[in-house]
Amino acid sequence: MGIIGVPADWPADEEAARDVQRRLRGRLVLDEEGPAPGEGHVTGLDVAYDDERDLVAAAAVVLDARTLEPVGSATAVGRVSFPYVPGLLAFREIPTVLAALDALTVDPGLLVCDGYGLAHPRRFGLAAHLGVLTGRAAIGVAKNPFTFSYEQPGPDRGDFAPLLADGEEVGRALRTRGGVKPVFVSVGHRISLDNACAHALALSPRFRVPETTRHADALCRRALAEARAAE
DNA sequence: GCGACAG
DNA sequence: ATCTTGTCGC
Repeated sequence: MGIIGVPADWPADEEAARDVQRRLRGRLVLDEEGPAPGEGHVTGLDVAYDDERDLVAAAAVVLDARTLEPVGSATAVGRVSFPYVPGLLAFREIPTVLAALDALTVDPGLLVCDGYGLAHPRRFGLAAHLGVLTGRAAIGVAKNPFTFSYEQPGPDRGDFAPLLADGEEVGRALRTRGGVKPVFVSVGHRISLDNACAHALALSPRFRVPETTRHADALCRRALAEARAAE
């Protein structure tokens, strides 16, 4: 498989990208409960970069939601399609992530993204964007609070505190391990916030970061290293 | 106006 | 994200 290119109609600048977000946001579905935790498949998505060589590698790893064992995976390597701009992260990752998703031979089930969904300046982060483009249920689990502030959740696993924006709960700081910094969960598409948090917790029985993200992270790094070696 | 800011 | 070894601890 070769290196995928940047779509011809890709936004040329930040203003065009923000317009795309505002337009796609109208297709978000936010009144569904979403898939039940522990059933079917969950797919972790992540990317690794080599800005020097203008490469981005994406991985999609499908887990059995009950056992958390991998049942399928795929990778794709592409050209970097956008600079990193806070609030426009999706444009950097999406073409290559979609290529990896397309290469899967099993049903992805719920998409678990490394970043935010509705917790975003225009309520349209990576997980929401990917959800709309694929039509699938999607959540975002981020390791950093982005621009949002939050009250410290309680100390135990499962404790959480809201991420607020304009008095609205756009996500949650969720403790997946007792006494360890929380992760930041938000809805992407076709799922409720309660259910998104239930999934995040079910996917993190042992470590702070969900198993989906850990698998995808390891795989995209491997794919990037191979792409480098291939020149 | 300036800095901060998911990955 | 990325530059990066060993090391402390469960």
